[in-house]
Amino acid sequence: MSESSPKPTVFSVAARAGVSVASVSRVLNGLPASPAMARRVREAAEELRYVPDAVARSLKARRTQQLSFAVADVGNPVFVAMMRAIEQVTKAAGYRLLLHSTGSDRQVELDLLRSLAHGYVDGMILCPLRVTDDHLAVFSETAVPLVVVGMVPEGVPVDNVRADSRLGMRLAVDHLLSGGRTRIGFLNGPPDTVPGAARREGYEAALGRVGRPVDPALISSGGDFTHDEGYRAALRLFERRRVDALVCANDLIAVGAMRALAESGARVPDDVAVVGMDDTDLAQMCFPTLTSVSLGSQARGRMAAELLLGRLADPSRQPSRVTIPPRLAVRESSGPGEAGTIR
Amino acid sequence: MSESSPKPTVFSVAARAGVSVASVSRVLNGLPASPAMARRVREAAEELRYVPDAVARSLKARRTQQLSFAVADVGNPVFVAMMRAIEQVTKAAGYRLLLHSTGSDRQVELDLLRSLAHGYVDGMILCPLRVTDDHLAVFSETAVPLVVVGMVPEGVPVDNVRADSRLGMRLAVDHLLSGGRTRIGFLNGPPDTVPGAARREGYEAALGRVGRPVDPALISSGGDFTHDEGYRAALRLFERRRVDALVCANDLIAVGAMRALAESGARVPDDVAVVGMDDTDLAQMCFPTLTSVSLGSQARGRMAAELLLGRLADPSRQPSRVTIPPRLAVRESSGPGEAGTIR
DNA sequence: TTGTAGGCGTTATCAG
DNA sequence: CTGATAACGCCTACAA
Repeated sequence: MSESSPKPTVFSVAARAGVSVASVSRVLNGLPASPAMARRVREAAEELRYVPDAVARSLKARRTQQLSFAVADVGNPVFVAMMRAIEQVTKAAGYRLLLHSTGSDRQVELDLLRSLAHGYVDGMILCPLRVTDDHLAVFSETAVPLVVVGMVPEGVPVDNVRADSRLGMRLAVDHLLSGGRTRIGFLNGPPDTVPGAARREGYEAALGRVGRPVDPALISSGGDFTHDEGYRAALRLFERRRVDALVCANDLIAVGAMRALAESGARVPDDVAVVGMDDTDLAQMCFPTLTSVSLGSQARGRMAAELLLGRLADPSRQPSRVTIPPRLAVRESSGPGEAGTIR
Repeated sequence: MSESSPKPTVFSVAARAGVSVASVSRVLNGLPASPAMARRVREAAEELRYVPDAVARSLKARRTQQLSFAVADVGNPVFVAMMRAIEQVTKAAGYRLLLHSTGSDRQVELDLLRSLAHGYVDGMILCPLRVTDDHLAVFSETAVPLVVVGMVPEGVPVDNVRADSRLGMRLAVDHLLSGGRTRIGFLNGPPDTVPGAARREGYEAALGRVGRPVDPALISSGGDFTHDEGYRAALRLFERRRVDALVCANDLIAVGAMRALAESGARVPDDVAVVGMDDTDLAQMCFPTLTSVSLGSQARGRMAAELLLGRLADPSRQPSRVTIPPRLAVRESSGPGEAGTIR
């Protein structure tokens, strides 16, 4: 390749400009200096194509200007939406963003949290699908500020952003009830996850609130929050019960369920209304378009990033907990006559 | 909070163990040492909960163990698929992954490439949607190894992974022709992008190859590779021509087109066959399921990561160029009687 | 205003 | 096998 002259440093610039390294640093960082000095330094830096080394600067400053975002599955649309928001906010604040995929593996998450002690980032946003006691223990002794997105038990001193999926389920169920639906099935993801548990509780509470009994046979849980699992969970449910509505733990499951419905000859929304959750792009792209409860993925991402930046600015601040309210987006899949319905 | 004793360093460990910092470093890095020494050091490190500092190590080693992936839009399913693969490969090799979103802005991309001189990563994978002369100039003088995913002109000395979207379009067109379709419309994204231009060429070449004339009125370009633009591009096309098939520049456009078809009363695939490109998850989730040309997003991501790691291991190696072959995934949207069609 | 010198935490070289 | 010491590239008291 080309003859590579050694990478320029403050020393080479200083030598070239005939000044001290201190002056180089000062000029380049905008500290007071005589115009003549400033000019000479700038010229020398220009000629040498000097660029300050980020690692050395980090070592000195004890800050990396890096944050990380750790998530179970990089491909999940909800996380993608959050990531976009986080990327925007952190970039605007001058931070680089690292991405970690944990596969929702408990040990991987714990190791990742502990690895923060290496100091390669200034803070982290974590989205755990399951929160064990080990997690809680580690949360309170992380080496750098941590923001947890998702449910965390009371009293755990960590910045926390959460969705209200219980209320979200209630919005969905109430919407279906007010549309005259009476046999409302529930397609869940893994019930042993934090969101899985919360959504099931929300479903049961929503029915209980209006005095309806909960029929366990109307609930079908899948092994994952995916399209295929939704499809299968729906088929299992149909073997047990006839339904006139389905609430689903997320949009992927809902779309899988709509396929199962189509194959079994049921029309959506005429025979069965369907409501998803997360309000991903998919909801607007599927057919019929999917009524879905937005849990504010973008807002949660933005808020998580802002909390993290806030704590970086003031490390002694009390941990805050923010809940993003859900919002129902009514579309074609949940029957006619509702506000916002298309055609 | 808790009284924070100063962060332990090799010095504190050395003091506690009653040995020199050199010995601490050696033991902790697995270099030869007497068993007694090793034990004392490990105990001291354990007691102090010593963890080596990644930044200091980077400064010394002149490597950050970080790579970055820069992409126009973090939300694009194709990039998400690539990212997953990249994340896997690089993590397995002991690297952390940074994520940059360029918004496909030329200046942002160029600035990002130049910022590599700060040395905050050891290498970068870039997916530019448009490649200008400025890009080419910068490509050959980046401060760290670069892998470009996408078309790059001949002779540019940079590691390069590309899809063959020309051949991909041919697979799509041939498939439709062999299904007896004769009026094949083409819904493109922005024609001034690298993939946009390549797909248009591929469409025209595929028709030309079998002696069919290209009717410009059968081509409709959108302002973006999105669902909404696909929908609109389809409506514009329908105003001009009747078609019995549509090839689309990606899956999002294809799904948008299917909506337009549904609204205009056309049945898929009976009246109009539809083929998408990229073979994203969406293709299996939409209704009817979408025949799509896989451009090997995952494979491209994996290959890009491997090329980068390879160059990191041997910086003097000749730049390689790898083309990932396309593959047609036949599903419901492209008509009956084809291999792989469901039901 | 400018220069000298020390240190951020680590690894590696060189004697002992 | 082990210990003292010099970098890595930068910033910043402190001194001049």
